[in-house]
Amino acid sequence: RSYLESRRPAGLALSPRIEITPSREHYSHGRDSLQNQPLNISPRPTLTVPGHENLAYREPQCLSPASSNSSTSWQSESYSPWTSPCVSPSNGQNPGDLCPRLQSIYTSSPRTSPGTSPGTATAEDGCLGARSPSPRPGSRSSSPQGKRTYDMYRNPGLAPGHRSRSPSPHATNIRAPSTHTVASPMPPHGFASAQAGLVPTKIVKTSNHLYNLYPENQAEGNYALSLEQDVKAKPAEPFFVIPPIWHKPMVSSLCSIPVASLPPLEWPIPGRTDQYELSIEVQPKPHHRAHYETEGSRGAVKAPTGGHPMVQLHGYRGKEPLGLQIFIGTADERILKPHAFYQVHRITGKTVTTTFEKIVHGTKVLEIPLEPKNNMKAIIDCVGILKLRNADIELRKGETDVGRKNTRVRLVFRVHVPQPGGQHVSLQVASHPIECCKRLLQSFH
DNA sequence: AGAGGAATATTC
DNA sequence: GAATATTCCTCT
Repeated sequence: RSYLESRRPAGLALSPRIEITPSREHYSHGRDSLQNQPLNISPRPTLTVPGHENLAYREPQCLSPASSNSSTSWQSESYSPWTSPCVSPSNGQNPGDLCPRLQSIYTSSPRTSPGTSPGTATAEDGCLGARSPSPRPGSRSSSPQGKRTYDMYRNPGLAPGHRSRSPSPHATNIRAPSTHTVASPMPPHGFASAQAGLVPTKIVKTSNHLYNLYPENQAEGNYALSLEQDVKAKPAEPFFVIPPIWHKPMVSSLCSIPVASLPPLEWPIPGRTDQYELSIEVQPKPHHRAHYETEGSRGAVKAPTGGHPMVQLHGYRGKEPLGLQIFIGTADERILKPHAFYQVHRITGKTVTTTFEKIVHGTKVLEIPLEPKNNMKAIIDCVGILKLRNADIELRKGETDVGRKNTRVRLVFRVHVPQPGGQHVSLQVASHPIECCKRLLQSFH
């Protein structure tokens, strides 16, 4: 206080202001002079915020390994020039950096526009590895910080004892554009003609109209026919062909296809073609209690028999294992899309040890092997379900769904089967709906 | 980690 | 006040 008193005119309001605190996480890389400043002086210097409209709607917090990623990018919307110098703690150490940055540019999803902004998408769309777990909140008695209201989001000062959150490594001065424009022509087939290092400064946001452009009944046909190859896409048995465009191997993924070349997760994809069929041989139980970030895992989705769901690819004659991708989809009457309020959560220590995680346009996707030696069967024993807070998701830019009473999900499985020409056929199936609400689950018992 | 359930917070 | 959401506690 004495420090402040000595440096401001008497009577100047104290708040709101930004307090600068040292953080090993943020400054350990010695990128700038901040590290050399006497950060440990006490009391710490604070900065008064001029025109203090609170842009931040979300309390800063550390990210959990479970759901973290989507939230990482949100930070860019509430950017502050003060956070800008605090960049890139993850540079060179985030496993996501191992992955190609080719994706995410052309296929922004309707609900993840922040995540698809050029400043954030590349790191978000990557492979996940170890992340520092979020600190367990204090006990209920010690702090009312547990639940946050909208007011608290709008005014974090109302949230007592709130944790400090890592500034996004992408919180640069590049503000996430509120309206996206095209930086490069959309390829005729709708895929990225992505080249390594080609990152447009702006991106196209077409997905709000995605379903208009590709109505459910015609999507497959349009998609396939739009390819330059002579694809005879029969409406009754459409299939997807992935053009052979990639420049780097996907080292951390079973699937060697860069995400940018894969159909967006919200696109309808058939479960079978003439040649192949991806089928759910054992459906998951119709209910599963999802866990929150603040909780421990609640285990893997199980089958009614006590075992686990099982998925099999029929018709595959290749010798190479394929990657079966899994994400959490909606279960309402609308077209299937990634569920905004739930994410897959990888359960460790299960029989499926070679599981990969990556983020595709803000949706976490698990990938497990489909191996010929197992008859292309995959036991799905590593899939848990994480519940994201409604308030967090509903405040995301572009999100229109409400979380309340929106508690049914489906497991969605995808596989991309390589074709002789370097192309791929994509197949997708979704499970029966799964009720994830704890309260509703009780009626099952 | 994986459950089950109580307690507390928010929203309708 | 009821319904729903989220956090917390406890045990294995």
